[in-house]
Order: sequence, then C-alpha cells, then structure tokens
Amino acid sequence: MAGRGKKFIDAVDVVRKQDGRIDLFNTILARKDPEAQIPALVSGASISSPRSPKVSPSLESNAPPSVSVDQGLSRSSPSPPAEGETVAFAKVHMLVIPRTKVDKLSDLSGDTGLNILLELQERADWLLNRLKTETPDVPFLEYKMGFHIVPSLVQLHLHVISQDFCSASLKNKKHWNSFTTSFFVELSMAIEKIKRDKTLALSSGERKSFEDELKRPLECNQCSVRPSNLPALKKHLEQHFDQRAKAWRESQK
DNA sequence: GTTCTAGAAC
DNA sequence: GTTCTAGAAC
Ligand SMILES: [Zn+2]
Repeated sequence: MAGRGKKFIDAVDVVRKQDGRIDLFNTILARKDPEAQIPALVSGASISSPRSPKVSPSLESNAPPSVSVDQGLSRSSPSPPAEGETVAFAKVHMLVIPRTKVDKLSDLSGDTGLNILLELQERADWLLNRLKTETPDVPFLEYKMGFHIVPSLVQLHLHVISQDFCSASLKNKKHWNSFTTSFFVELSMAIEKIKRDKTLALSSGERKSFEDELKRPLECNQCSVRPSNLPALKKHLEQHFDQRAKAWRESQK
C-alpha cells in the first residue's frame, strides 16, 4: 500500500463537531466485501447533549471541546440506526480501525501484526485521553479496549468501550458476554501474545471454546451479582451507573 | 446484523 | 397470564 497515506483513521474524525455541537460518534466500518475499499468514516448514533452549553469552535482550538454524553444512547434515538450506522453497547463506545486491510485479530502474525497492534494502541491511547478529559459529565466512567476474538464483521476493529454498558442496544446474552468474558481480548493481552507466540491464529478448538463463552450465564462486570435474565442485568447496571455518578458528585463537593 | 415466535420460566 | 429466551429465517 502507499506509504504516504494515513494508515489509521484519525480518531479526531470520531469526535466530531456538527451543527454547532460536539457529537460523539460510535463508528463501525463493515467491510462485508473483502475486496471493497475501506470507506470514509461514517457517523453512528449521535449522543450529543442538547443542553450542553460549552462548545468550543474547533477540535483544533486551544480550549478543548466539551463532549457531553450524559443523555446516553438509550435516550438518543427511538428509531433503529440506519444503514451505515451502528449501535453502541455503552455510554461511550468507539472503534479504532486500521486502514491496512486486516480481517480479524486471528489473522495477525509476526512483526507486521505487532506493528498494527502498536499503532492501534497509540491511536486508542490518544482517543482515551480525549475521552477522559472531554467528557466532564461522566469522568467516572472506566474504559477497556480490545477485540472480539471471533468478530461478526470483518475489518479489524478495536473497541474502546466504557464499562457501564448502559445502552438500549444491549439486548441479549451474546452481546453481554462478547464484552465481558474472555471472548473480549484486551489489546494489551493481544500485544503480549503476539510478542510471545508470533501469531494470534486460532485452532478450531480454541475458536469453539471462545464461542462457548458467549453462552455463559450472566454475571455483572462490576460485582459478583448474577442476574437471572437480561432485563434484570440492565436494571442492575443502571444502579451501578447511578451509584458511580452520585459518588462522583459527592466527591466534588 | 434484525425480526419473529414457540415454549420455557415465572 | 406475562415475561423472557433462543433458534430459525431473513
Ligand atoms: Zn453489579
């Protein structure tokens, strides 16, 4: 590929100003056709806060923009996302995607694979710093970054996702387990493994055992509670979020 | 990925 | 009776 072009989609494209407001876009670029070009970044669900008054004129200005996510995705749009859009499974859920054509994590090997992961890490760290400093309403969110070991869409995508998992889009056990079991491979783990083993290839047996993780009983990611069904889990997650928000507010007093 | 629904769970 | 899951079809 051309050496000059940007190898990675700028994460600044993910935090984008629109209509005088700062919107967060969660973005997935599905390359269903293996031969297709990776498209320009497309917008996902807008989770801007209409009542956020603080908006700087430009992402490049000295004063960083205020990005408010307190409205949450669950209240963002009652209609299902249009084609080209995607869903977020938490208050903040973004993807960092290499421009290099790579289907999935298990295709990576050697120094080439390691370098792709390191460049993704560099970009994701940058994004994470922005998220932490530019989401004043939810500074208490914690984040993880990682990959689905067996992705449902090709073109490698690194999830940067807050750990509240409060989202109307979270609708089944598979969704939940894909982010909260070993099916979700954290970036740091992937980097360690490729350094050690020189490959991230999966045997069919390994693949099967990871897929079995998706069928595990529900378990809270923040405490030892094991909700009996998904609605109970979602209610429980809301309580964690409210509790964290309250604790943070009180710590500011 | 989504929608639909049988039947399990409550 | 109502809620919920999970598999099939798309
Ligand atoms: Zn919990």
